[in-house]
Amino acid sequence: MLEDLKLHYGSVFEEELLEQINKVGIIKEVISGTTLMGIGQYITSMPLLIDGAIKILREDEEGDELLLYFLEKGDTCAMTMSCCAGNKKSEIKAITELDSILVMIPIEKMDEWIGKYKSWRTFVLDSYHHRLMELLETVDNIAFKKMDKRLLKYLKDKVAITGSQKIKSTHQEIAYELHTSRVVVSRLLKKLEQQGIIELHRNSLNLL
DNA sequence: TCATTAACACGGG
DNA sequence: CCCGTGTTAATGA
Repeated sequence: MLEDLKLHYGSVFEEELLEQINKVGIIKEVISGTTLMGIGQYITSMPLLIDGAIKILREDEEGDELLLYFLEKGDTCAMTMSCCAGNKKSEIKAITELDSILVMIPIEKMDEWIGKYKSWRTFVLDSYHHRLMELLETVDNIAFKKMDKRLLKYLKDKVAITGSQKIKSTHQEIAYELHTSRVVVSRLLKKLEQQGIIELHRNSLNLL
């Protein structure tokens, strides 16, 4: 476990902090599609993502979803950090996109380490900034860009996250995450296929 | 003009 | 057959 930590966080944290994480952190392995956090839940510990990917979604009262951004290895959930600070409920939903490995850090350590380790403080602030920037990008996409651009960005993100050209989703699932209807997704995907950007198959598609 | 909803036909597993 | 997919018609923002 210490080796895994060093592999992904060795360049970020000092030796002493890595050992601390190794001591108090709890390794958690989750398969893809697991809901790690729902809206309204209280946060009990802070996750560091060692391997895999997590998607962060916003959800309305009717259960409609909207994809906010993906977390990759080396990332952490900014929402968790702000919630920890004020012991507030979660405002977002987190679902594993791939099989993932997490290290759960008890929230008491958050504060303690911020005072104790410079690298931790930098990491927390950087993560916060990074997530905020991604959120702004998503807002820009929703507010200023057309659905076809959003769809293409979604496909590219997915390919980048999974490391595979093949995307195993139905049109309905994509429509749900982008918060639109399947008709639109089908039509736009068809257009992308005609432009030679993607290949369509049943239950999957390839980005070229 | 473009998204959404409903409805329907096609076809592959 | 069931379900994902492609298309169309009607309606509304």
